[in-house]
Amino acid sequence: MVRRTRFDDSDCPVARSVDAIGDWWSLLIVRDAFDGSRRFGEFQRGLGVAKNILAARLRVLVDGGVLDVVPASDGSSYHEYVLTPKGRDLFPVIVALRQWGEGHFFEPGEPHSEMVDRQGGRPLRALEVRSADGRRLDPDDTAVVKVDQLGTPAGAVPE
Amino acid sequence: MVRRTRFDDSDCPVARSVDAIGDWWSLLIVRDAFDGSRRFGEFQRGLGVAKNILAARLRVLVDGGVLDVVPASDGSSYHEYVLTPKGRDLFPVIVALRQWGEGHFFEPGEPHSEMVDRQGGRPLRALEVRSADGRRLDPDDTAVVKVDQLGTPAGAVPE
DNA sequence: AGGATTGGTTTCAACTTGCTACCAGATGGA
DNA sequence: TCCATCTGGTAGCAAGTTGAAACCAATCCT
Repeated sequence: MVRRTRFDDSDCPVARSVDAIGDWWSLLIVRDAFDGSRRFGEFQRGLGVAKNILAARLRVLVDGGVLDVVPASDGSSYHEYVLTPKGRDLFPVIVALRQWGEGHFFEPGEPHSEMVDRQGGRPLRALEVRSADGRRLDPDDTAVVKVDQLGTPAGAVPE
Repeated sequence: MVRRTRFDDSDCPVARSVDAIGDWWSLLIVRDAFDGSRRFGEFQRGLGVAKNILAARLRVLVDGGVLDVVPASDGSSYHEYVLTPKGRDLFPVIVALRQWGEGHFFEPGEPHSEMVDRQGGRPLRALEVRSADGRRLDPDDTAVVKVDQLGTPAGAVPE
């Protein structure tokens, strides 16, 4: 086998997510979808991606239940790609990547795009990982366990 | 040019993040690093990745400032890979992907790994995107603007 | 009707991926 | 000390993927 490795049967949800998205283009397509892009041409212009690549990625995202194909909203006989609820659930992923990038890849004053609260226009609060009872958690405060059947953790797992 | 497209000069932090991580293997390496892997062999066994691929990805992550090479903690003359502060800042990204995967890719009762609060062992609270003043935000409550110089948004941007 | 726009597919060369084999240095046991 | 093993890689190669450009069909505009 020389095909790119798949992770769709992994026990780890991170691996399955990564596998379902497919590649980075797909994530940028989702980013643009959150930002209002709906038409093939909009995605193509926004991303500068070759059309064959875009067509393939859109197909993967539609097959994966992230995007849905719906009749165009302008009355034409074309169609549009809109996020499904599953796709909209990627919102924290996009926000997390955005905040990481803002924090580490731009010089002070360097132009960049920023996500803001529509009501007031202020930047978002940084994402916080919290326990069920609301304490802020650092990586060291967490562990990964294997859940075998009915929600009863079976102990630490090397993943 | 037939080389894989780079995004490292994009205005969008999401694109730069995506570019810096490199590929999915890299993100799974980071996941394992959060989970305690430090040695080449640990990553290799944990991921089942070919050694040349792993070596290349580790190099990218080290060059990108996500991992650091340090002397082995067991006194041997080997070395270990540990997350830098920048790498640790990827924690919300991993958590976001994990929660998305948990929510959409496992049947009820299907075995999977789960991240829990070390103190008490309960699953984490779902990540929440919030405004600066603490309101929960949906995708529709946000907009992406272009910041040109000194923190003054210049209006909505098609990205 | 004629031209432009939309939304793709096809082709093909270059590049990347991943398996296997190989290798060099460090370690450990007899 | 000598040899086997472990660790951490590199080299070579086949197959798969990527992406630029060309092409194409259906739709829309006038």
